[in-house]
Parts: sequence; C-alpha cells; structure tokens
Amino acid sequence: MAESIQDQIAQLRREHILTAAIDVIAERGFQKTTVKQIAQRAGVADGTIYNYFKNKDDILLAIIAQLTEAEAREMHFAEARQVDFTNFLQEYIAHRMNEIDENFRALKVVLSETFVNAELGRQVFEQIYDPTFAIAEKYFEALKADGALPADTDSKIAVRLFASPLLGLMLLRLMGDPHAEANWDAYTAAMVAFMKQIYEQ
Amino acid sequence: MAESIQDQIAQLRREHILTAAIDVIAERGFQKTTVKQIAQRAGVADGTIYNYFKNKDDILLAIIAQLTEAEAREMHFAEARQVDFTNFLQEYIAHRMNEIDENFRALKVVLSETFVNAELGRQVFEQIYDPTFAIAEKYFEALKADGALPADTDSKIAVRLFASPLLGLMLLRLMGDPHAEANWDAYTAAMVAFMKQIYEQ
Amino acid sequence: MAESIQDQIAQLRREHILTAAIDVIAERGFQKTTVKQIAQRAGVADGTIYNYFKNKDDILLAIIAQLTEAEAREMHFAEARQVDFTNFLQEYIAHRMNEIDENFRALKVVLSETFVNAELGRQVFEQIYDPTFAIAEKYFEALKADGALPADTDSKIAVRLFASPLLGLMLLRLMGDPHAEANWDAYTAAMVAFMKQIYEQ
Amino acid sequence: MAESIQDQIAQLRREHILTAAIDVIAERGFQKTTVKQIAQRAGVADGTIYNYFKNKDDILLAIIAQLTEAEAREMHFAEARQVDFTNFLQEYIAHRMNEIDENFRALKVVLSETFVNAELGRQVFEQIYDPTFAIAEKYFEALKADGALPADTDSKIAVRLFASPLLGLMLLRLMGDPHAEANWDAYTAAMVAFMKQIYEQ
DNA sequence: AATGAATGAGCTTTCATTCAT
DNA sequence: TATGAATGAAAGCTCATTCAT
Repeated sequence: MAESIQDQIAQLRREHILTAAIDVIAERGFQKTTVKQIAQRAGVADGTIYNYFKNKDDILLAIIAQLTEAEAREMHFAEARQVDFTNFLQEYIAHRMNEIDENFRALKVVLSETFVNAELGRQVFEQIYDPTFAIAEKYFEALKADGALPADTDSKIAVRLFASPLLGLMLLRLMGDPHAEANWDAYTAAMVAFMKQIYEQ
Repeated sequence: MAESIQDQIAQLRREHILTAAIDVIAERGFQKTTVKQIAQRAGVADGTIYNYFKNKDDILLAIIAQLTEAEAREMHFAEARQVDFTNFLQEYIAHRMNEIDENFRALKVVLSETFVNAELGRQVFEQIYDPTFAIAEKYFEALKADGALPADTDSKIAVRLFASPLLGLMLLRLMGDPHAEANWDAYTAAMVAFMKQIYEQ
Repeated sequence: MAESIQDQIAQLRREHILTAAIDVIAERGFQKTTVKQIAQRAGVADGTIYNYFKNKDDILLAIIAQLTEAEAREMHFAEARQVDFTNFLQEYIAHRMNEIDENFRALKVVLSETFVNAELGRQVFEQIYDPTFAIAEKYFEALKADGALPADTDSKIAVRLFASPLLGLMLLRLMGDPHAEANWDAYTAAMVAFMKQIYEQ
Repeated sequence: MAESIQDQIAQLRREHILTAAIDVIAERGFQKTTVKQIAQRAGVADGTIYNYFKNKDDILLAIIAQLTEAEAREMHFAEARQVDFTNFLQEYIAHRMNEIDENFRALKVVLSETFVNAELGRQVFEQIYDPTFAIAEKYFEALKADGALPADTDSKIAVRLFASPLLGLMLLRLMGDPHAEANWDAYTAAMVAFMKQIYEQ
C-alpha cells in the first residue's frame, strides 16, 4: 500500500518491459528471441532488462505469473456464477473466449514453451491447470449428486471433455487459423450454441 | 521406382536419423536440441547428419512431411467412409485418436514450433491444415444441401467446432496432462459418445 | 595545513571506503571484486565511490600509497637504528614481521596484482622496492668499506639475500600456510636467531 | 601406451594451447586475459579452446597440474640425494633455482591467482605445498634424531625457514626485480654459499 | 554530496556448419 | 560416405561508469 513513487515507477517500467517481451517473444518464440531484441522493443539498453528480471528465464516466469492471475480472475468469475446455471454457460464461455482473446500472445508464448520444457510445464500445471480442473471436478461431482449428470459419469473425463471444445478453438487460433482470428466473436456465439446443445439437452 | 540398393540404404539411414531426431527433440524442444545430440542419439557423427539433411531446419521440415503423410492417410480414411455415416463418427474419431497417440512426439515438436515460427506455420497450414478443413467444409456443405444441417449453418465455423473437441483433448495431452495420457482409450470412447450426442441427436 | 572540517570529513570517508575496499578485495582479488561489493561493504552507494576515487584502478593505487607510507616508516625506523648494530637485526626483523602482520591484507592485494600488471609493478618498484633496496645497498657498501663484509661481496646480491628469508616467510603466509599464520610470533623469534647465525657469526 | 596418432596429435595441440595460455596469462593475469587472447596467441579460433579445455578455469587447473608434475620431479630428485648430504645443498638449490627459472611464467600465473582464490589456494596447498613440506619435515626430524640439529628445534618452523630464502628470491623475481632476473645464475651460486654458511657451519 | 538506475562494451560459452582426412 | 576437429558468429550476462534526481 505504502509504495513509494520510486517503487511505482519501477513497477511501471517492469510492466513496460514485460509487455514488450510478450510482444516480441510471441512473434519469434522464447528461445529464438534475444534479450537484445526485447530491450530494443522496450526501448532500453540490454543491461536494463537485468535490473528488472534476474535472467531471461525469469521473464518467462513473469509471463506465466500474469496468466496465473488472469486464470485466478477467471475461476473467481466462474465460482461467482455457479448458482445460476441457466446463463452460466453463456456468460462463462463468453468470458473465457474474451480472456483468450486478450491474453492471446502470452498464451502463445507460454504454451509453446510448456510443450518442450518439462520444468516449466510442471509449474504451469501446478499453478494454472490443476487448480482450475480440481474446482471443475468438484462442480461436476455436485451435478452428479443432484442427478443432473448420470451417476456413472467419470468426472475427470467429463471435465476435460467439457473444456475440450474451447481449448480446441484456442489451439486453432494459436496455430494461426485466420478465420478463427477474424471471427472470434462469431465463434463465441457458435460455441455457446454448441455447448448448450450438449449440456442443456 | 527402380531404386538402387544404395538409395534404399540411404533412405533407411535417413529415417533412422529422423526417428532419433523426433525422439530427442520431443524431450527438449527443437531450439534447445543440438545437432550433436541428434547425432549421438542416432549413433552417427555430427557431419553425417548433413549428408541427409540440408541443415537443422530441414529436419523440422522432414518431421512435418511425415505428419503430412499421416494426415493424408487420415483424410483418405475419412473420405472412404463418408457414405456410411452411422459408423463414421465412431470409426473416424477412434482412428484419429489413435493417430494422435502414435504421432504424439512429432506433433509436440511441430506444434510447439508452429506457434512461434511464422514461416513454419504457413507450411503446416498449407500442407496439413487447409486441405483437411477444405474437404471437411465441402462435406458439411453437402450435409446442408441434404437438409441434415440447418441451411443457415456457417460451414467454416461448423467444421472448426466439429474439430475442436478432439483438438482440445490433444492439447491437454500436449500440455502434459497425465490423466489424458494414461486413459487415452477411455477418452476415445467418451469422445465418441460426446460427439454422437451432438451430431446424431 | 588549514584543512576545513569538510576536508577532514571527506578524508575520513575516503579512508573508510579504502578500508572496506582492502577488506573485500583481499577476500576475492581485485579483478573479481566489483565496485558494487566495495560500496556495499563501505555502506555507501556505488556512485559515491567515484566521489573519492577516480575509478576502480585508483583504489588499487591508493592501497599502494598506503603501503608506501608504511614502507617509508619502516625505512625511517631502519635508518634510525643503523648506528646501533648489535640490536639492529633483532629490532628490525621484529618490526618488519609486525608490519607484515598488520598490513597483511593490503600486501596480498597489491602483490597479487603486481605480479601480473606491468604498469602497477613499475609503480610498486619505483615507490617501494627501489628506494628500500637502494638504501640497503648503500649500507652494505659501508659495511664493506668498514671491512665487516668481504671486499668481493656483490652488494646488490647480498642485499637481496639478506631480504630473502623474510620475503620467503611472507610468501608462505600469502600462500595461505596456516602454520605461518598461526605462529607468526614464533617465526619472528626463529627468524631473528636464523639471521643472527648468519650475520653475527 | 597404445595411443592412436589422433590422440597424440590432440595431446600436442592441447599442450600448444596451454603454452600459449601460460604466455599470455603471465603477461596480463588470469582474470584480465580473455579466452580470445589465448586463442589468438595459440593461433586457433575461440571455440577450439573448448575442444581441449572444459572452460577457462580448466586452463588454470591444467597449469597447476603442470607445476604439480614439476614439483613431483623435484621431490624425487631431493629424495634420491638425501643420503649424500655434503653435496645435497649445492645440487638441490641449483636444481630448484633452475626449476623456478624454467617454470617461471607458470609460477607467476598460479601464485598470483592462489593469493586471491581460496578454492584454488586449497588445491595448490594439497597438491604441491603440503606433500613437499611433509617430506621435508620428516627429513628434519631424522636430522634431529641424528643430533645434527638441536633437540629443541621445531621442525615445522625449521623447514619453513630453510625454504624461505629460496622462496624470497623467487618472490623478488616474481615482483619483477630485473637484477634477480638478469643474474639468476649468480644468485644460485650466492644462495648456495649463503645456505652452506648456515647449515654446514 | 549522495544516490542508484541506466548504459553498453565486452566477457565466456555454445553450436550450426564446413571440410580435410 | 562417414568422421569429428575447427570455426566464428552470436548468445546471455556482468559491471565500471555516468548522471539526473
């Protein structure tokens, strides 16, 4: 709370560098992006980067941290709407599609690295993936108890199937499908219809 | 056609190196894997790699070519079964899930790079993505003409929504979800049921 | 002479920084010690160092200057006792051993750099080494004239041989011999006996 | 024994690089010498250095290893002559002075670093210093038992005093005394006389 | 006078590629 | 054709120094 002006300026500078880093890394990938390129994009000297990040990997961790926060907000949003199931799907999907849209470049960076960096994958798993799915599983278990889902439903699988269409659409965008990128809003609407068809008979 | 023994031996050696390359690249990512590591895994000298591949990038292109072939077989499989719609979904999904399972490491390598390498993305798009979706779109148009789909259906979107659950599940595995990896067959069955619910009322 | 309070404070601050510098440089060597480390040990900001020293090398020169002063006192001490030869050896050796003990860390810093920095070596030579040996040579020449030393004695060599046991012992300590460090006083006594055996028949 | 031609060539190349390294490091010190400078002196590319040495520090360790071997030869020489005490001093001192002369640049490099690198100091201590002094102490203990030395002699101190004139002379050369460098043979003779005066009454 | 963030030159090290054997 | 030593460009990172505050 009692942050000095200095600290606030430093915080802003750090965010400025991080934004530049996400920008340029999303274009070329983390490994192929040089610290010099990040510095140039941010308009600072190479060495300045190291005043705000311990090393190059630390930049990646900061991007993950940003996504973790976004995901935390998303989970909070989902939980707040659990009681009202009628509009839940619509709102939640729209919200998440929007979140994907807004964090798109960061998602690209992190996912791409996650695939090939086991240690990073573990972190993403623990910080983002696992908590989200754990909550969703509990929710599906409750639905089973209420009789809204068949008693023999495997919640772990059901949750992943539930998530899969959205993830798949995200993957299409990540792979560079121009149609998905250009008509993201249309996809949001179609996805809502698609999901309602399944989950609301 | 009239391949000499020499050519066949060379072809085998090339495939041997490529298999080793997929192996080791899947573990560490393309950028972080060195040509020396590939050579060691293949049991040859560094320089030998360059007798079979123009350069390091060429190895990645060869992995893509391998996936392109797999995808061509997949498309062939799908086309062969288009007439028989009742069992199409079941067979097609099972086939594709199996294909993902078998080419998993190659998919991991290529997708990860595709995200962040525009030139590579373009190639994957032209060689794999576009042809597949173009055919699927035609098929959906035919369904519309038959009245099996509403006349106002946007085929482009419908096709992508159709593909999305499978792609989403693949993404979960790529991200390292152990449950998806360990129970891939169960997911195949669940996916079939999931899709039938949508597409066969 | 008429130093202002300001100047005296500045002088104290400079000495404070220099002491901190000797401390930390003795631990890690001049090249591997950063200006930041010196500043931290002294409890000041990096930039403050440059208010008292032109640059990093200047700190080394200041350490040498400190040793030069110590050596000047040593020479003064020796000259004052030249007339009284009986106790000269004992007193002089004890005095010098003590001086080595007290300036140990500065000696370590300077010698280590002197070995491999030609320009620095030249300065140490001109400021410390040469004057000391020049005076000693004169003294040995006088002893030759008095007949206390054989007429064919090479004074330059004799002086260096005279100095060598003490320098050798110092080298042992610099190299980190724990026995020499722990029993420095015993070595002083032994050295006196050793030298008397040679120079007083 | 059964070394291939390849291995021998590699060994020669390694020695060539090491010689170049000692040369240039002796001029500028280990820390201030860049790998590029070593490579240039050796007439190879920067990267080639790393085919023969793990990293820059490894070059320093190789220099120490070379000195360790020289010291082992020296100890062997001394032991072989222990029985014949009359000429021992003369021969041993001459031998050692010569050894110092021949390994001069390597000594300079290693000593300079030893002063300021605790870990390196420990290695030099264990590999060179300690074994030499341990043997010498045993020898002095034997002399005490024979009555050649007073019974109350502290062998540890006596050994170090015995070594000190030679070490001191070496230090003078290391500090760059031109007289010591130019007349090293004369110093050898003088040192023999000096030592005989002490140890042979 | 004191501060410490910003700078960028220069370091060590890696590694794709070549080429003499 | 296979080898692997040699190459040198280019990477991540450090740190002496400056200068606006």
